[in-house]
Amino acid sequence: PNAFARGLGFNSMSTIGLMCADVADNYLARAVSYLEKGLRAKHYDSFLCCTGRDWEDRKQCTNLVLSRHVDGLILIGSHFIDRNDARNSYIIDAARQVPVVLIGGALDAPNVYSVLCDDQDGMEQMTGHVLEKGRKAPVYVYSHASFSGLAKIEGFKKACEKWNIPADDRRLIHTASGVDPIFAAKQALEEAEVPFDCVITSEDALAAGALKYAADHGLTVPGDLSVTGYNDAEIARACTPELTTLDNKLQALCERSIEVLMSAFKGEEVPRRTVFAGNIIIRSST
Amino acid sequence: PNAFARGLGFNSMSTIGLMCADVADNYLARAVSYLEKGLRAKHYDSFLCCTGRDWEDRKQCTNLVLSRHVDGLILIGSHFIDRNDARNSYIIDAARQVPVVLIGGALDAPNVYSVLCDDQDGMEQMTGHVLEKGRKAPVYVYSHASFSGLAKIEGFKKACEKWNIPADDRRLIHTASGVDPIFAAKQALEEAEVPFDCVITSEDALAAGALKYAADHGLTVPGDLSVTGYNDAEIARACTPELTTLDNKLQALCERSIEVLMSAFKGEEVPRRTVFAGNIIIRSST
DNA sequence: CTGAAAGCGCTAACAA
DNA sequence: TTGTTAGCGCTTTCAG
Repeated sequence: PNAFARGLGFNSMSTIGLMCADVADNYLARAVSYLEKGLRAKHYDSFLCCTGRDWEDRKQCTNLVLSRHVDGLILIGSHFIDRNDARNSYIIDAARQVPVVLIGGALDAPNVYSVLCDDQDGMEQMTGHVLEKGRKAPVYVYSHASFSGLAKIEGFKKACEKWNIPADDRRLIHTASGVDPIFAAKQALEEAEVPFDCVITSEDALAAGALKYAADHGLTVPGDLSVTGYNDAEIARACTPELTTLDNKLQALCERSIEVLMSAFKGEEVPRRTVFAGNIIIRSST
Repeated sequence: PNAFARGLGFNSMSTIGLMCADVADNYLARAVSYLEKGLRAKHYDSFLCCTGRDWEDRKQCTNLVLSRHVDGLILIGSHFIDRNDARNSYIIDAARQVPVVLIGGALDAPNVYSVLCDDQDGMEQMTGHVLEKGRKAPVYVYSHASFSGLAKIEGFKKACEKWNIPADDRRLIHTASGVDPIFAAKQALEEAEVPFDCVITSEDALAAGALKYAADHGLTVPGDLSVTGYNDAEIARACTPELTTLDNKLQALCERSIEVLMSAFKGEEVPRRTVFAGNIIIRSST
């Protein structure tokens, strides 16, 4: 049976477009892995497209995948959502053709379904966990000011406020992006403009960089410095000490995304937004 | 322009099947990332299929992808090649339909092109590097006895022979597979049947496990114990101390694979086998 | 219950 | 040059 002829007749080849910034990123790769497996179990094939982080490229890739007549689109990672609302119209346009599922980000539009983890709450909990132990001078290290990136910053700020840490934007340290995150985090901490006794990060690899910084300066972790990661990637367990991190339920997000998509195909009523709660995993870096 | 109709007419949708055991594996994910990007630059789309490591699944996935009428197949990772030659016939069959490129493994058959790194030589160099520094009791930790896995074992053995280390199969430590490699390596070393002063591994994550073992037993690295990784993955720089490892030129392999595939499409003469040499990266674990 | 034909949307060959 | 048509291979519908 010729797949193209079937495709032509049905106007479908049972294919889902999987888009992410870069599958070399361990977090995104795990998502792709869960999704591909889950989709295959439902007899859908996966079209992979790594878009990079630029808006222009995201948009162009989306149209390219759409031109292949996929049956649905899964956008992995909140960087697909731009702060500038006008720049999200490519997603809304795409949703006019096929259902679009957003993992990790949220956008309210017809035929767009968001499945995400409450990162603001997660980061607030994480920061609280460290401050509760008596730390007084936290810094927050992040690499991307994406949708979830901003939520995490908010969570960090809220926890600081709660623990009477005076607001100070110098506590928010933005690393260089596009380079090795481990190195970038280390470098950014070298150039910090405020003293600090704990480093909260938006991502495990950045936390690994903070451990390097500590080692270089003869600081013990968690004695002199507390460090926290985020995502519970493999690197969190590879580090010494192993990182306290946040499990943001990636597998659940992915499985849910597939269910949402399948329901959308059937024309069933589907919630626009599904939010999971993260889970702190306490290891030995705090 | 309707992609399916074009596909039907041309009997091609400019699509390449990318197969790997699991894209959550950082090494394979990097390869997928390079390949997807490179293929897109040549106006080919990527069909991703994670097969797992079982023979039955590998075979079934290959046929599934083939049934989608891809224009070519790239099999990433030497585990696609079985020691039992009869079990490789699914690749030979696939190559009757479309060109097949093997990354990391090798198989001599019509329309099958192998692009790989000389892992035997790489591992021999790596082991030699450690023995040269005066270590006397090496162990080799590995998780898969795949095509490249066996080559690496050979390299390890050859180096041992050269440095007059008596052959002893107890030096070859096979970890549990299917579980967290960091934990598996640590566990396997706990149960080692011979004393050792250096740990050579087939993969960076296993080396990370060896570092955990050392930390647990109060051994300093590289003072009491030397440890080496393989692949130069992100985890090699996340570890403390950072791992001496082997860069097996993944990007070059991937770029070459694409060139080979494009040449095969054009009907040009293409070398059956392209072998690159790896490159030791000395860091602070040796 | 079996068999023939229309149509899916595009491309390439051929006719005007 | 521009316009028309056959054919790609399957599915579904309708007629026998």
